[in-house]
Amino acid sequence: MINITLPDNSVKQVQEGTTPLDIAKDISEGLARNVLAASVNNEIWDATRPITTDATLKLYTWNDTEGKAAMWHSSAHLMAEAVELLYPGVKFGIGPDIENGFYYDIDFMDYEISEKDLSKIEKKMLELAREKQTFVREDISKADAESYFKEKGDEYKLELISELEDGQITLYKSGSFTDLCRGPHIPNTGFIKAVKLTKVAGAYWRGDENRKQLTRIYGITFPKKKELDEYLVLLEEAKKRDHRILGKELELFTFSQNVGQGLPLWLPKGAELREKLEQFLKKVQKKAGYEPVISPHIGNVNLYKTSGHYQKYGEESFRPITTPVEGEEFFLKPMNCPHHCEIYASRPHSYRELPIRYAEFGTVYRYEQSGELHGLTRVRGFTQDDAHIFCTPDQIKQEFNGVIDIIQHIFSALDFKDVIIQISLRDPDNKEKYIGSEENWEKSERAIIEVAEERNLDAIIEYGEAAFYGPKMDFMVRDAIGRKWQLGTIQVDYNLPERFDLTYIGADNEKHRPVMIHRAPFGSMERFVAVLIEHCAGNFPLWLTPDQIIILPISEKFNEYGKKVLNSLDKYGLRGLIDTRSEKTGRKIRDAELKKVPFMFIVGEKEEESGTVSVRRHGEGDLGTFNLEEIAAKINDEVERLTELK
RNA sequence: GCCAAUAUAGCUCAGUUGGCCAGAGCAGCUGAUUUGUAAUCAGCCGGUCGGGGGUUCGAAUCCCUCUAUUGGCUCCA
Repeated sequence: MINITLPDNSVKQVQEGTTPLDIAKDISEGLARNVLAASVNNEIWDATRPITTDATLKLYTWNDTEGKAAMWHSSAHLMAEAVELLYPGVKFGIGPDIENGFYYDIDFMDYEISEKDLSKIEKKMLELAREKQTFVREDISKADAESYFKEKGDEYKLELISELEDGQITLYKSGSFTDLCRGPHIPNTGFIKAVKLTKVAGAYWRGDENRKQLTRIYGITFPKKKELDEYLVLLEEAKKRDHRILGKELELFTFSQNVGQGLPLWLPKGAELREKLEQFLKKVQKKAGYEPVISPHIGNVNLYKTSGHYQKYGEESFRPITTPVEGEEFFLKPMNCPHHCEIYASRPHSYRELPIRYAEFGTVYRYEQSGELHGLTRVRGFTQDDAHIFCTPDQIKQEFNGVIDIIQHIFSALDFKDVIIQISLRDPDNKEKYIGSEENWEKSERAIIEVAEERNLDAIIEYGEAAFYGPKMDFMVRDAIGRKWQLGTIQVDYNLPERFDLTYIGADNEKHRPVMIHRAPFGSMERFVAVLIEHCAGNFPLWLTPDQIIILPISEKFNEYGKKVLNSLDKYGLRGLIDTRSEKTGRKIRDAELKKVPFMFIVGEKEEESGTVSVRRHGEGDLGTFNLEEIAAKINDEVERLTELK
């Protein structure tokens, strides 16, 4: 007999070899019907795998991420089985579960696969699922595993096996499909009641673009058909928040083939929104001791040779611009830092001046591969809300903290709650990839980690994600369909001050090397606006929205009074527009609602007589009648409340 | 850049297996209407069917190619 400890700390005595599923049955039939996986002594475990020692046991259902993972991982196997039956001879790469579903990378050999083929595979999967195939786990020696896949002719699995240790290799067999797999899996395929294969994509084997590109099929499955339908509705809803769609509807930005791909054109309303954001940050930065600077859009090639960017990115940049007579070479500015270094170097500095903080909304141009461009989030020309802080090594932490204050202020003013903070450090196995001394890297990496700890930031650490010149801390926010985008960033840089030979005179009257901190709280105006649009579904906060108020005269007779009201908005620091069309009020309201204008001022006979406006709030409805001063104060209060420093 | 898909009016989309002047709704313009809290009516304008090449008696429709876009992969100073 063995003792099984359950999450409520109760202990069950069971026969050795009892499975988690048996224990679930013992608790209740209902639970047993829903158990997808388990963990035994914190090791993830098949529900059908016997337990042989005393253990703590957790049971996972569809409501647990572990349960979903087992479901989706098993679905990947099911898809592989279906694919193998439909396309005999294909070879398999890897097929894991992911955040929302699963994928499998498959070498389809001579078969050509497109999205048209997916429904056929889905159908086969459901057919196989109904057979309630069990997943059978088998421990296997490395030699046996190798001979199995050698015979099958699957070189991808062989490569994976070659990296595994003998004694740790398991296979899972379900139906006619056997896969190299660590598990766990759901008890049988019958749990999979609804299947949606979502996309076909190319994916390089092992993520290496020099290796073969396999065909990746993404999919998602559910234990109930209804849940799939709900998921699809959710996706449809999310698509409506897409910044590319809203950007068009709200006339914020556009692209033109004539201008070029990845080069956004800001329309008047988009420009207004962007300007409001810039003003907001400028105000915050002024308070925080930043000084504005301005640098040109191109820089001599030597500038980038000095900075090291030429060596690293020269080949993958927009081609240089040359002067006709002298033959000088210029690059479109891909970042502002070298320019700011030159500004710093324009005169000597005393330690008493530090930290010096140069800020610039600097437009930069980077050659991004065509397939990577994406709306406003990934473009070839964009404006960074850049600043470079030159300080002493002792000031790093304090400055880092100051920047985090700004970033957190912005995120809270815009109600960004689910912010992912990532600290990017060197790849410890590949240190020669980075410019700068071991000692400096050590120091800066430690400084970032300390700041994160002291501020209690819930940060994840990623090794190998650092920039080539220094470690960084990034702030990421998800878009409407869950993709992560980096917004704010703070990067320590010991390298550029070295390369530009920047110095300051210390208290000891000796020259010292300042440290540089790159930082951009928005990241880029383009990407930030994109994420902001998706975050608020186009319903911008009152202080940011291009038009705060739309005046709707009941009929043309009241256009004059409406215009008078419009003109007096300026007096209260409010902005708006008027709808003078010869339309019915219902129509004007509908259009204003669709344009997401926060306030509608409806004016007719009553209002003109009493010098008031009837106020309707977007998404809320009629608020009643106000005189202008009253409602303006109300609106301004709200603006104040939304932007005040916390 | 790679894999897959898409491209028809300013926008959203129809256009059956290739077959007369390529359609609709919205937007725009003109006129009528003078409107009280989510769509007033009528008329008009608007398209080298992404560009180029080919197959065919005939191409929006089939093929090739280029461009752009979308979903991934790789990349992201």
